[in-house]
Formats: sequence, structure tokens, C-alpha cells
Amino acid sequence: MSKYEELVARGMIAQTTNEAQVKELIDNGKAIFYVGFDPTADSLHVGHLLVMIAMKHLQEAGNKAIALIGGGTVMIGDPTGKTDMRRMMGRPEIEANCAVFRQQLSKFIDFSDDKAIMVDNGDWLLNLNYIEFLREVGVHFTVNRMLTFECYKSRLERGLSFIEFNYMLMQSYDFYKLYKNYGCNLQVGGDDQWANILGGTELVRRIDGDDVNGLTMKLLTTSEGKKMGKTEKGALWLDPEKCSPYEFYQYWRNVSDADVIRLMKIFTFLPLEEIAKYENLEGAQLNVAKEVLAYEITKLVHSEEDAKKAQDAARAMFGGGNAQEVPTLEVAKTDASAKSLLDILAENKLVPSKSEGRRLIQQKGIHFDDTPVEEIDFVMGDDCDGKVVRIGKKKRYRITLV
RNA sequence: GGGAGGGUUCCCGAGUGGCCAAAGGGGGCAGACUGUAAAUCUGUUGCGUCUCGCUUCGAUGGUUCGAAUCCAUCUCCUCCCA
Repeated sequence: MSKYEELVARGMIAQTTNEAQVKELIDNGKAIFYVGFDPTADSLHVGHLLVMIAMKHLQEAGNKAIALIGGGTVMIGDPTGKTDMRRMMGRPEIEANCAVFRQQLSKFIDFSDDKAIMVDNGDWLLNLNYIEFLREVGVHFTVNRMLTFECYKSRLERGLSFIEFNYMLMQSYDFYKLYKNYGCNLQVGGDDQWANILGGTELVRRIDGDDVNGLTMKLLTTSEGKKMGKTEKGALWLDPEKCSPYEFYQYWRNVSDADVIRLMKIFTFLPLEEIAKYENLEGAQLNVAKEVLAYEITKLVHSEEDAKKAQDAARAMFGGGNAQEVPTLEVAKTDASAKSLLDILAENKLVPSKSEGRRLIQQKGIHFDDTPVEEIDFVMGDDCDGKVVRIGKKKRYRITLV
């Protein structure tokens, strides 16, 4: 099975501009492909993961990767799927984000020996001359054509500012620049990027008469059609500081039955034949598949060691065993019998507010040492060292007196 | 520039002087049931020193015993005309 066929079989590919050409490029290691990341936050998140995995697949097949950081486009803001305009960001913030992205991306793709490069479109976008840009790029776009794109159509109802309307030109220009400077011949992105990618391929064709291609990946949704990767805290971050490997593991461990196999094909590098073995599992047996899924992805994003720890912790916690890997909660010796458990939890931000915590206690959602906490002002006492506090069903912390 | 209609709690959306911390739905959280799943049922969903108090309904000021609701100014959004 060729690489392209594998990607299809894994259910990752949504659309291509020219399937035969794209397949030919990828399977022969001739693709010089780029993926854009807008540095809107200080970490990548699960939404980026799919395309990062795709990059790894493509690089393994011998293709050269270009990671484009949108230091320029981020100042415009992609209107696709957005209701409001993006917040404008300052350069220092953007540059800091770029550094993090590079570090996170390097877990997936190999930047050594020019096998992959990272560029910032701020380098060419920020100092553009408006008139020149209009003459060079603007002439190739017709408004009527742009308005036929779905992403703009929907925005016409709600209002679309001129600055956002230009996003497509910027991204198209990126493709053109990369094609010129690095011989980039393929853009890879989420399926929501389809229109922007087409803009780029057409621009290259209009200016140079050359064919470059686009490839989009399926958008991640759960079996209920919801966007994946959102947790109560917002996005599911790849940065261990923002989302611990344990939390990360748990996210995947808890996916719906209906999603496991599909996610496994997309997010792990396990051979398809091996995944096929899990496909016949039913009911509770699927938990095995979920463990594998969670383990593999955690290993990929964090490390094998983190994955092991997370798995041990999860097994111990839910299997009833001795959970050494449970995150610890440090409590000052003087507080253990002086302050109520509720206060301590609130101080450590383990409950969003005291009212919320109070509610949890009333609904028997908080357990101390496996017994439900009954009183709002429950105090743990001095012998709480090593005991486990449980908040809700899945959050547990081991008390350590300090 | 002219005219019309709007900005309500995480989101959508009721509320047009006191019974409003504000209906209903979505989402979230918790409990039951389970397989750390889904579905279902129940509870809950501003904050706190919690049978009470405090802060919220675009902003500021005003009328009133009392305002999300009335008035004024400002601001932002949408639509129609130019």
C-alpha cells in the first residue's frame, strides 16, 4: 500500500485538487508541502494534531515539510468559521508563540538536515507595499468568484470586514511565495481551508502557469458531530503545563465507543492490520482499544514515559488498585485541621468557586478517602497525609502534607 | 448622511416598573445506571461569611420607595435608503 493509499485508508483525507498528481508527488517523495499554523495561542492544541500527524506521515514517505507560522496572517485573522473578528496581537507575543510551536512540532517532524523547515509569513507579509500587492496579486482575484465560496457566503449574512476578506489573498500569496522560494508544490490543511488553498493554487497558475496542489484533511468531529478537542477548560492543549499528560490520556481514554477505531486510524501510527484486530470488539471490550488509543497518542505527543505513567495512574485509579501516580495536592500541615476541605480545594483552584464546591458537596460529588463528604465545612484533620480526595468521578488528588 | 430595529447570565433566547439572580432550550457539572462509553432519568448551573447578603441584564447619569424594564446622553451591532 502506498503512502497516499494509506492516508486514504486511515480516513484522513477529505479533498485533493488533483488526486492523481497529489498521489504521484507523495508516493515518490517529491512533495514539498506546507502547512500553516496561526500563532494565536501559546500552544498548539488537539485541533492541530491531525495535520501534524499527516505531516509526519508525509515526511516519513520522504517528502519535505515546510511549517509556516502565520506571523503575518495572524494579524488579519481567518474569517473561516469565526463569528467575530480576531483580537489583534503584538509582535513579541506572536514571536514567543512561534518558538513554542517549533518546539512542539519538532516532536512530530524532523527539522534536521533541511528535511523540514520553518518559516514565518510575517517575513514577507508585514512589509508589503499595498499598491504593489494589489497589482501583483489582487488582479488575479475576482470578487464574484470569492463570494461564491461557502466560507464567505455564510459571512455575508452577518457581516464580513474588508480586512478579513483579504485573508484569502494573504494565504494564497503565501503559497505563491513558498512555491517561488522553496519549490513548494502542495499545501496541506484542514478541510475548512479548502477555499484558501484553492486561492493559492489558482494564483500560482495565473502568475506562473504552473500546477501546484492542495490536500485537505477531514475535520475532526465526534460521532455526534461535535467538534473534538474541547474540554471544560477550553481547548485540549499539547503543552504539558497547560494540560497534563494524565489529563491528555484521560481525554482519549474517554472517547465514545463509536469513535475509537476511527480515531485510532487517524491518530496512531499502528499498522492498519493491527487496528483491524480491534474493529471486531464490542461493548466493554472496546475499553482495550481505548487504552491503546490513549497510550499511543500520549506517547506521540508527550513521551513513552509519560504515557506509561498516565496509563498506570488511570488503571490504578479506576481498577481500584493502589494509585501512586495520582496527581498530588500539597497541603500545609497547619491547614489540614485549621481550614475546611472546601477552602483548601478552592485555594488550589480545584473547584472553580466556593459556591460550585458547595454544590458538589451537596450532590455528593466530593469524596475524601472514599467516603462522600457530607458537611460543607468538613475538615480533613492531621492524619490526611496520603489520603485521596476525589472531585466528581474522574478527578483525584493524593494529599501530601508539607 | 437619513430611517428602522437591537445589545439580557457560557451560548441561543424570554422578560417591557416590584412576585427577577432573571422563563425555556443548548452546553457544562454532579448523582443513579454502566464499561473511566453512549443513551436515559434526577439534581444543579453569578459570587459570598449561604434560610441571609452582595454584584449582574452594552456604558454613564437621571426619574422612582423600588429599574433588566421608564427618561437622557454615549457606545456598539444588524437591516433598509444613499
